[in-house]
Amino acid sequence: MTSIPFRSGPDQAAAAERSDAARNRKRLLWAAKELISECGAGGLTMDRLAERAGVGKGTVFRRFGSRAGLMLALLHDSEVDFQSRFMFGPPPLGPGAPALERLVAFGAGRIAYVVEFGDLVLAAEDASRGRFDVPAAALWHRHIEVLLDDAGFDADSWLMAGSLGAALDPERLLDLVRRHGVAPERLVASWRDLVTRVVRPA
Amino acid sequence: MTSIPFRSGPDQAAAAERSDAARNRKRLLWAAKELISECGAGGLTMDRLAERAGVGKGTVFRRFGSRAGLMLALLHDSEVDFQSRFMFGPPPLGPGAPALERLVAFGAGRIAYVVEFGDLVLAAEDASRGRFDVPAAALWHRHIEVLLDDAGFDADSWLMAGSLGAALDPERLLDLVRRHGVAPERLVASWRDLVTRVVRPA
DNA sequence: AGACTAAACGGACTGCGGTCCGGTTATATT
DNA sequence: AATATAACCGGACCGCAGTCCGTTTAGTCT
Repeated sequence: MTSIPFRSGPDQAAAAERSDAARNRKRLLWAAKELISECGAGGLTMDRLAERAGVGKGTVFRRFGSRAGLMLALLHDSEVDFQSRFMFGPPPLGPGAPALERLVAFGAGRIAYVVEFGDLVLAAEDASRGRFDVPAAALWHRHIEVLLDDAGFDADSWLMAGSLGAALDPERLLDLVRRHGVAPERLVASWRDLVTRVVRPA
Repeated sequence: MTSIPFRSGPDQAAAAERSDAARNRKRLLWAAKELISECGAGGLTMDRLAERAGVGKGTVFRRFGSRAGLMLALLHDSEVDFQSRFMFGPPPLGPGAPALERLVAFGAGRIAYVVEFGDLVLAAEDASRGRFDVPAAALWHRHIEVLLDDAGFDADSWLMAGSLGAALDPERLLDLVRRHGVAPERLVASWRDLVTRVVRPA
């Protein structure tokens, strides 16, 4: 699936990670979840995490590279789940439904995902240089592009996929939901409207 | 125009700012431009700025509130210029042209603006909690919304305006131009395509 | 078992944005 | 001119993400 720089399957790690490293990774992820459920994602600092997990700060950064990397690791499981649902799961999200319906379902799924994991998603995007490095982002982009093509879109589908993806930007979605009290269903309706118009033949 | 928390007209400041404050603001803005032209926007730190301007660090934050506020102040003139062009200037950007053409022109203008002031715009968006506080953002949003209505858009024009605005997100635009080598004209073409499809009657 | 090595460890350190508060100074008032 | 006061000034200080490097240790080879 998406290639992540560090092992993350809870069991598979196999022949490449020392036992103390594995033990510390577990401790760190556990402590991170604990801290987040206590203080929210914003209350998780790298120092506190290191202390709580009983490891040195250097170890935290060795494992996850950055705060954003840690958040990505915490999201990894649900991320993979969502990915496999829209790539291999049942229609209309997965293959088998008309492209337009899949596009609508994709947006709806993404909106639900962002609403559910709010702060984590936000924190994961910080990765200094760009939220376009998030490996999953390339996948979504490509997915939208392919669906556009399938739906008979006849212009620059690569750029259009990016524009549509921007409408699903987590920061925007969460701002609408949290600060403007917009109901997620209304977001889904607007997304449906958007993609329908974009795909609709001249 | 957009209400900015600190005085910024080079002359008008009038009856509310002590002379030493005015002098220091000038020094700071001057030093900021100097530093940016030497080291780029990324090389401007608040400490360096304070030192270069010969003032204390506290003064910098008193004047501009944050790094993002400083960047906003640096952009203020060109921002106001752009705003008055699309609000009062000649068509197709200003009033007088059909709504769809104005929408296209607005996107083109914004793209050109972002490409020109790249790093500054990026730095101005950092404002910790959200890039939706930037006073100008509300104006663009409203502008797009009104143009959508004028063009006969018959659905949730407020949310649609936000979705379209997201396609003009500076971080995205600059990533496309700088890291993917996309020509600005291609961005404009894609924007035209997007708004045309969105506005096009069923 | 003993020695070797590459990997992992930990915590002091840096540079950053941002805050705080005691001292200073411009301006209005009498 | 003397006084009062509100605004301003400066730089020590804080918490943060991220780096560096000397030390320890797990896994391997003989």
